[in-house]
Amino acid sequence: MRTTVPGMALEHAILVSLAERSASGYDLARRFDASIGRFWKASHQQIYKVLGRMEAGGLVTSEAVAQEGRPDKKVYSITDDGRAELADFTRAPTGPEVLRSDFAVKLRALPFGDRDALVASVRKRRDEHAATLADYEASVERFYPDPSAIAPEHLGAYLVLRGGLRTEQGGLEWCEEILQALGADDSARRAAR
Amino acid sequence: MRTTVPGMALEHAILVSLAERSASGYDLARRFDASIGRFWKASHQQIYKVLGRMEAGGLVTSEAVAQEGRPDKKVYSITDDGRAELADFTRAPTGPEVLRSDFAVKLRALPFGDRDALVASVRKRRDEHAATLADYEASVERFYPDPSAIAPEHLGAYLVLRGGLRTEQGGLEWCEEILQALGADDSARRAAR
DNA sequence: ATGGACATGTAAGCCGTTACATGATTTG
DNA sequence: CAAATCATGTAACGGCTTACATGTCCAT
Repeated sequence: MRTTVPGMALEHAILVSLAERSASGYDLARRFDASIGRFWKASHQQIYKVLGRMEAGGLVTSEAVAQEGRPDKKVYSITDDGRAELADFTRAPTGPEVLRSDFAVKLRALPFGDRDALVASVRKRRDEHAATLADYEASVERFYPDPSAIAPEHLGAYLVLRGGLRTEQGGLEWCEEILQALGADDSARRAAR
Repeated sequence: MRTTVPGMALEHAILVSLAERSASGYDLARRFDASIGRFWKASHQQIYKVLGRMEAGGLVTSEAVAQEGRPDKKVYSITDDGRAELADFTRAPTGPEVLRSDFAVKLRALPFGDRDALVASVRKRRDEHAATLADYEASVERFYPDPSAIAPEHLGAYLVLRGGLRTEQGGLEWCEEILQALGADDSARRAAR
């Protein structure tokens, strides 16, 4: 059986999105900015290219839709073949996730680099994690106020959001640990005054 | 100023590795399997290609070393230009990390896929996280038995290891949450008997 | 003799980013 | 009148993977 390799899943991410609702390439790009973009990024260029390939492969079909006061759009829908491919995907073993962290490389470069600049990077990253975390928490509050009563069709999306939340929380705590180890946390600053 | 884009950092990962110790391409590939490979993967093919480009750019130099009973090797060392580039890298702002998780796509595909297969995937992933976590914990015990007394030149490596540890811990807990939400955790299985 | 570790590469092709290109409509 | 939003693409380039290619030494 074919193993799912990271980097090949853009098609599957699009299939999931279209299985939830038909959409144009433009719509998909915006969805990838918002909900699915929490764990997957894709530019519109890439999406158009992949959609073309997928249509040729019979996984999706498109229909031109005229609009008033706006350009026409091509609305893509998932086909039965696409649904079958998606089901196959969930059955394929997941390969190991490839980690690629510029941040970790930078940390590792600490003895050869600029310590103050690194501290500034870590602070910025900490703040970004905090902001994203707050955003995710707001989403949970808004969309899943009662986690014990989530409809089965929303469970996957909820669990992904929970994963994002955990990732941000973990990243935030890591940054705080780093700042403390570098003697650059806020308590150290207060003591230095 | 140039922003550090994920996907361009293989050069910097190699520079860090060579700054710590000169090595052949083969050595680097093995290092990437072991220590640095905790947060960065690279194949030997890719490494040879990048080393060639870096040598042309003056970031590294190579010296052929004859060995007895083994093929000759080309040992690469970092140059002053390479060290300057590495320092610049630590000063460059870090771009947002791109998340690409096949696993999250699969989770999100839950309503359109095979639930049992997904549960099996999650269990496998949970076990992998547990194994990697144990490995990292052993490394901490072995190399940093006293975290309050870490030499400054090892601090970056230690903090990266801590990050890996946190990531694995977080991934493990997420898997457990997923299994529980799917009614597939061990307590549910016991209750079902 | 078979396979694994050591050692270094080339070639083909996909994936993805950046830059470029076009054109209408709405908002400030 | 400039900018943002809507809408869809092409072209060039670089990163990375997979497959292919070669050759030695050592252990079983």
